[in-house]
Amino acid sequence: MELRHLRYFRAVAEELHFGRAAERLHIAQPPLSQQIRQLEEELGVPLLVRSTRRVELTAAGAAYLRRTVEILDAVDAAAGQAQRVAGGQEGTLSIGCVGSATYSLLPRLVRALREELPGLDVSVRGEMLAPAQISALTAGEIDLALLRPPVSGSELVVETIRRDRLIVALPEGDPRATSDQVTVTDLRDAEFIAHAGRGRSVMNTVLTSICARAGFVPQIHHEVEETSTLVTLVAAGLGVAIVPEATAALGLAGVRYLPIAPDAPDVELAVARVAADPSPMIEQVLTVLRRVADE
Amino acid sequence: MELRHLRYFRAVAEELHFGRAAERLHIAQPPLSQQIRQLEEELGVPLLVRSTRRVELTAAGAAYLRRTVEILDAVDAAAGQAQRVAGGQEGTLSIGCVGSATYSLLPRLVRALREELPGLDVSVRGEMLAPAQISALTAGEIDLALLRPPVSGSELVVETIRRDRLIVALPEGDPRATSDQVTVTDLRDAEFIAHAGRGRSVMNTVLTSICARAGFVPQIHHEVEETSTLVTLVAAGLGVAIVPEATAALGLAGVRYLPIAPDAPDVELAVARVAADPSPMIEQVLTVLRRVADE
DNA sequence: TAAAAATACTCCATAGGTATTTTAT
DNA sequence: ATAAAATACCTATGGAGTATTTTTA
Repeated sequence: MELRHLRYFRAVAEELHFGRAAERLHIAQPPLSQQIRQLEEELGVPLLVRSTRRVELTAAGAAYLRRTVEILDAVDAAAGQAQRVAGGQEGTLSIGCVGSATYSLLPRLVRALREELPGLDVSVRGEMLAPAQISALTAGEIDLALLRPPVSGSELVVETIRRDRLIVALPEGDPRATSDQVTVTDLRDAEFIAHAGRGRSVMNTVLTSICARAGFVPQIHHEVEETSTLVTLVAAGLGVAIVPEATAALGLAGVRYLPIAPDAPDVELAVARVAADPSPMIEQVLTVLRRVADE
Repeated sequence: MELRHLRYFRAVAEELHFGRAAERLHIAQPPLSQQIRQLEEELGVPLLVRSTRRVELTAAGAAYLRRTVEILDAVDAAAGQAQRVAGGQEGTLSIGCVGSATYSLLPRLVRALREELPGLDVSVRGEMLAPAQISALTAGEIDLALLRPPVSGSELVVETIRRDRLIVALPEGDPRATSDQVTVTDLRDAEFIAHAGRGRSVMNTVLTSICARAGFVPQIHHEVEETSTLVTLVAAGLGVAIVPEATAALGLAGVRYLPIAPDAPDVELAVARVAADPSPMIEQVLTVLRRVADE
């Protein structure tokens, strides 16, 4: 069976007249009769009752006509959708995001995308560590990764979209929390809460290097996987943490955020994607992302 | 575009390999390449990215594949449905029903059909007068009509399925309501409530002829369109009515039903259908109807 | 008898096959 | 060097056209 059979059947069923249907289809009447007969034979079901004076649908023909119209419409709709996807007016995109941007950049990005690219179906996965995002990228599970460089792994296109100054998160009871800024040296004897897995989390590596520059090794008392947990532990008074400024969006009771002085260190936030991404939507998403990242 | 293109695209998209897809389709590889190219040209969209070592779907291709699978499934489903409709395992049927059977036979029929013919999608229209049913039948708005003979109009197949004895509906305060039966002569001075439109409602005609046989002309004080209204008026004490026994299913407070003695008159209930009904389901529905009518 | 669908046949467009070339790894 | 897709060309199936017959209201 071919779409031709369905198109022809639709014409005959709607005209209830082989001659007019043939005219509408720009073919002669005999081949139309033949094709309809072929269709009926293949289905094993009479769709039309013909006499020389009248053509009528059988019950099966009426049911088949409904489906036929649906199918022909679906064929057109599929072509339209493919064209829109190819043109970047429609698409699906999955975005991974590192913990510290999950509660500030990510919601703003999603809101902006929903408004500006209504044809886009975004799904997001927050609180992903950089290595997890990189493997998700290569596995095709996500299309864009928001993470902290450096990014190892070839075939990825990485673009820095923002620098986040680092700040200190302190429990409200901490003596250092009375000041309005702290130096790294102030934290020499502090109990740190840090992201887990030295080397796996970029923030963990950054913490070590900042402290090293001030001449000490941070005492890490708790390690966590997620930024939300990290802030919760600080709020609970279990220690202090150095976090990107964006994390302050998680404004838990019991936590004070203080700038680091002088020359506050910072970390980059980058967007990574596979070099050959099939989604034509991605360029438009990147444009929105770059703007939102600057705000 | 033809279904061939969709079938071929599906094979290639699923195999991600032209050679294997061609094998699966039992055709050679070159014509497969050609048909896919044709499809892409017609859509104006590349669906696949080919290299000699790898075939991949574009985003548009992935979207189109989803639709393609849906369409091909819909084509099969449509064929299956047409076959079931032709075989009488599935179908839609609209049944019209005269007022006096609307509250007794019709609900039992619908319940039985739902149980025994689960593939049937019944819709019912109760409280239809015979002439309205006949024109609805010829117009194809209903497939079966439950009405009181005689049925004028050719091309209809009419079959009596039951005789209903006539009974009298009286307001509870009526002096005749104390007895446990009435004669027609008892009603000589009664105020009657009858169905509207002499000639249009068969029950109206029957009332006149019954009274004529007893030697009087009934005094019709109110005329109603619907049986439910008729019984309501009796309940309100506005008069008496002669109704088929089945109407007693409408057991309103304030109404008493009494048999007519001696030789209670009766009326037929018939099912009518157009001679050339396209629905293969109809015979099975009639079988259920005949049984339910006897209960 | 007249309108319309079916049948008979003819033709050619194109789907599909075979042989070969191109290309990317 | 090799696997695989594209290209070139040929064949033949079958879709569509023309002429005619059949059917029924």
